[in-house]
Amino acid sequence: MNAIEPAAAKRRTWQRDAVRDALLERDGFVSAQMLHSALRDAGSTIGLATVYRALADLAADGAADHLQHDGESLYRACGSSGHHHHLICRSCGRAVEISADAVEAWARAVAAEHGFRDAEHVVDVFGTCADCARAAD
Amino acid sequence: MNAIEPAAAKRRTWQRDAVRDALLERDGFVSAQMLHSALRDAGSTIGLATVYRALADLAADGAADHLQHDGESLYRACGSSGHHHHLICRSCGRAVEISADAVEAWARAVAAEHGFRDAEHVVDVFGTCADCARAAD
DNA sequence: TTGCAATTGATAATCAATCTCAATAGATTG
DNA sequence: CAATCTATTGAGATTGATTATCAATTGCAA
Repeated sequence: MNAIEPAAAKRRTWQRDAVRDALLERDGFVSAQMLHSALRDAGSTIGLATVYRALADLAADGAADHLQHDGESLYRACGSSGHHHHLICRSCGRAVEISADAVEAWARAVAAEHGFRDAEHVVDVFGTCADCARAAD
Repeated sequence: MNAIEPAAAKRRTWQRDAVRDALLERDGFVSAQMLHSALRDAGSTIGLATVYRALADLAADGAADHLQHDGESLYRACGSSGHHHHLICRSCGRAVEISADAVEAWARAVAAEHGFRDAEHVVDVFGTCADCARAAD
């Protein structure tokens, strides 16, 4: 009856579960390719396209964070469900969730000041974490 | 004598000038591909690889801003030379340069707090500018 | 169990970006 | 001005990530 929302009947498959689980096992951002080869190495026969689809769905459902760096999309299981940002190690991919109300307010204010609507913001900090910095010396 | 800095003797070519000029003519972010086809349409015989190289050089010299969105690199002639961020219209690409010392300080503090070194940050706000919002109604 | 549409996955296609390398053309020197 | 040296160019090949295709598979509801 509802032509606008076709109910989006999502089916549960072991593939989707595998992707979600694999994502939960890590505490840093990973690319679809990395996740795919990790799953393959673990014996799974899951296809690459399926990993891409599953990750896109998780991100759309808010169950995963998504960001782009250096030409590739990175995903991470989303811990705190609210809006937040990340401090990411450029070497090992480990990420720390950070929230900053001040930044949110600033972004909103700047957009409003210039007459922009529906503002979204991209705020991420990349650096080298203490462990990786030590390892590099 | 300086083995670290080989003087980087940059030559001046009409191609580099063309890219710089084309970039200056716009007031929003453009991709290398867009700039290349615009130049071609205007009669230039410049090659795509050259546009990529010129843009990378401009960005490295601080003469252009660079950001990534939706899998492609976007460039813009840089007005103010210092570090700053952008408020970008997702519809027409127009960009407003914004600077916020508070955000810089916050990013530095967050990185330091978690033991991260060499922090860089990505801070951009996307929205729909007043003109585009009006046009969409 | 049956039927059907959502899902999968191997592979082809796409798209941005980079690399290769021979030809070209700034800059410098005589 | 001419010769020389080498950075730069550009057409096309290549890489790498992501998406599209489509026949075979498989949840799931009746």
